[in-house]
Amino acid sequence: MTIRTRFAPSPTGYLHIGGARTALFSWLYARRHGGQFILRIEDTDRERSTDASVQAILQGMAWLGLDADEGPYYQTQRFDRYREVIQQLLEAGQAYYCYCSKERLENLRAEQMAAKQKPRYDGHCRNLTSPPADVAPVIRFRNPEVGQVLIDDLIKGQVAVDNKELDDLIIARSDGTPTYNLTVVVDDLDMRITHVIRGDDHLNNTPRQINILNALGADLPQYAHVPMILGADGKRLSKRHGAVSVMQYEAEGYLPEALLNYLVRLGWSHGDQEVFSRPDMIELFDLADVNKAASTFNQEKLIWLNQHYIKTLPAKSTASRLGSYLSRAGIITKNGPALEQLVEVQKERVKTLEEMAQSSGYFYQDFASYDEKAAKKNLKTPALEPLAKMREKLAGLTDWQASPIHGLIEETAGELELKMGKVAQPLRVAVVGGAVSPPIDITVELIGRERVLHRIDRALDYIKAQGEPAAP
RNA sequence: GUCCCCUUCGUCUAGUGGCCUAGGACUCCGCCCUUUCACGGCGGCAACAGGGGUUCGAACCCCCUAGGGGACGCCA
Repeated sequence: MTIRTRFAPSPTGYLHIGGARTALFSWLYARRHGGQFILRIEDTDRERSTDASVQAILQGMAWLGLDADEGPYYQTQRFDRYREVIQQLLEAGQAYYCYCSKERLENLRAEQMAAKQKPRYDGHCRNLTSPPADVAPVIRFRNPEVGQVLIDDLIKGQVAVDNKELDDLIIARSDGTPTYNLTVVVDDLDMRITHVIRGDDHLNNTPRQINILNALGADLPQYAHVPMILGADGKRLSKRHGAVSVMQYEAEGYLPEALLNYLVRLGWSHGDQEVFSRPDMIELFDLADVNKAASTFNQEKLIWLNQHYIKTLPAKSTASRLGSYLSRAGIITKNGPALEQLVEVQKERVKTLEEMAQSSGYFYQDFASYDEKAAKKNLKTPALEPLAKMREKLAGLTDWQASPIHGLIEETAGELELKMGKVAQPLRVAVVGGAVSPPIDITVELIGRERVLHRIDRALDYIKAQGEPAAP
């Protein structure tokens, strides 16, 4: 039997971290077993579903590289099929019309809560013989009243729920549209889903769904309920925890490799291994190794992984992603080092692509002003001589490359009997405007002779101006 | 409130009765490397929620308590 898994988000918002992790596990399980991964959009709630959300989810999946073998299917396009199944249940006496008003149901709930009971539908319309004529009814599933449902969950193990804890859930609204618990069951059945992998907030729904499946005489899929991801405050992940949208991480300069790696290690592990390439995950992932407990999202570790991937991924691939961050930072890269070279020299000192873009401006255009602290420390009178000397040597250098440039710095330091830092650091501030940059020789090489000489001149002028007494 | 699920360093986790003086990773701290910032290397702090059992022996099995999460909708 071919394994078929699915991801079934409702399009009421972007793809968030929790959904992405669930999708990842589902996708991995299918890939691991040479099965199929199906994407289904659960948009039966017309009020809240939006096309923008659909697009956002698709975009997020694509960015993470979680490709589907089938779909996206849309539940709103399958209403005929749901109606058919509802009719079937109605005819078999496994579903019935309910005419209770919302007010009655609300009151019922309130009473039950007050009596410290679990709010449940009381079966008022279960055996109705003379229905009111002027009320548009909902349709309820006739849930078994006795016995219990046993779930054999691949992650949680055996879970037993008494049928008396369940009530007759609504499967069709008064406008005739089907509800979640019916549509999932029908879709997972029709789409021949073998493994239902979803968040454990659905564990409570599972017994109801199993009862519907049983009423339909269908075989049960395997269930795997993955634990939730919590925010730093231990509460369920939500907007107030900052970036919860997957695409927000892209905007902030994270690599999909890093986010995927971070996500896969949340609730799953393979011994002490921390770094997993996509092929690694596919090869090693198993639901049996998924934790039962919820885990807390930790930005620090994501950052570490992002830095790791920026460091280790081929510069070429990182470069291809960097362009959009640079242009967003207002940097035009036409007259400057190739992006691949830029990545090569910057990759060990930034945590995100965004940061890389932000700290690379001086390679492409002149900076507006010096970093105050750096200038105060390095651009002062004692720097005049080394800078002037460097300018002269650099102007005459035939082989404009890091290694000979490095030689000139050493030479200058030697001639002036100064430490390397006394030459290199003023030079750095002169050419990049601040105290931080890649190694100065490579930096000078990449910025180019013309710009470097011009910036040294500018620094010399700056120092002289500082040295003069203030005008009266 | 009721039902369901969960509980190892601050965080992610290893651990499936003796290999545990509980291992790794992130964070933090110290040292080394160093022309800056980083990278890297070395070292350190830090946990079995509590209580009862079972057993020669328990982080691992059972029970209770506590704490956390989830569900309880004409949302999914």
